[in-house]
Amino acid sequence: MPKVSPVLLDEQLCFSIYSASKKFNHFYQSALAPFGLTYPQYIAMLVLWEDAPLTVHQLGERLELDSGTLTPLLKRLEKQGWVTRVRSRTDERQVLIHLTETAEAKRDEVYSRIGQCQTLLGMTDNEIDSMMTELVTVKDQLDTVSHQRLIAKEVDQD
Amino acid sequence: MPKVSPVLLDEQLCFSIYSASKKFNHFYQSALAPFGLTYPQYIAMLVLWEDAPLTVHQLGERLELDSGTLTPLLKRLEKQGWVTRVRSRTDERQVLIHLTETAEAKRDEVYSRIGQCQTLLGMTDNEIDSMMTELVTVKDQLDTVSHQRLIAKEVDQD
DNA sequence: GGCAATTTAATTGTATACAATACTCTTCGA
DNA sequence: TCGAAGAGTATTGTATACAATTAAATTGCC
Repeated sequence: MPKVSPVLLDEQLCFSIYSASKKFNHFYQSALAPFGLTYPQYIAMLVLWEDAPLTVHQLGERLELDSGTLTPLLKRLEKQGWVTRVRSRTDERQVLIHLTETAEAKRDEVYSRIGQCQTLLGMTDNEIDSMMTELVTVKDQLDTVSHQRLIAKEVDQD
Repeated sequence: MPKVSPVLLDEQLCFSIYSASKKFNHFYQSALAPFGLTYPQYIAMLVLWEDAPLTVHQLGERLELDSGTLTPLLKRLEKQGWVTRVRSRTDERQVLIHLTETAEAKRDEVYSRIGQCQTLLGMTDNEIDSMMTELVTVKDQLDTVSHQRLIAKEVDQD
């Protein structure tokens, strides 16, 4: 083993992001407590408010979640009266997620609550845009290298 | 309800961070597959390589995780031979997490693998520093407003 | 038309997360 | 020193995540 540098937790970008992600979840989850929505349920509702009805697969593409996560999540949203899950007639494999009238009716209340959260965060649109742009770069790079990783293994000894 | 702006998923910083966090987890988890470490197990090992032995509480402070998460995680690390869990003699409430010799021996291999991952990511130290600084600002703000949220509720109508 | 390959959801199994609770041990004040 | 308060860990219950598998439906290809 050649000389290696120590890896310190506090210098890891991954941990910074992991930690920020958890804090955001708690923040929105408690902001949305009056509606009884968890964070993943909330982002599912965001997509549905934009585009319902959607199939489980389409929703999963937007949220980057698979049916293993979404099926139980959507069953909970259904039980709580936000959505309905109906087999498509034209393609019996698909399940269409529709919004209930209750969900439509509560949309603006949730939008308004989120607007308040964004205000509390106190970031300008420019700051948010710039941060999201950087994050996209990182994510793209992660997608790219995830495919190259096996090659990297072969240059293990440098 | 006053006029509200739509909330679009793709404009949410929280989702960008949530998504990036998941990608980082997968990236490191597959990079560390030869060692059999999950991402949370890996960051726990990072802290222990810096500072072992630590109590569950001390480890939790560094990782921002509680005993509900750490106890089972540490039991798995113990079963896989990375750590030992021993009740402190001076304070029977505490459990000290020690590294095994195997863990000490594998440290540099893991450090090296992570070094390769950082190289693959292709970011300069400055880029990483700057991004982490921005993230600290966001996290601090989230910590601050999490305490003020109840007050915010009272200015609901603006 | 008939069947293999593909697509879509659901299921299973493992591993986080975290709130809430329980339990044990320690500390601290009367 | 005795008991209440507090600290540290484990447990319980709920909700994600995701790999891998299953099952049903559709599509393609002959």
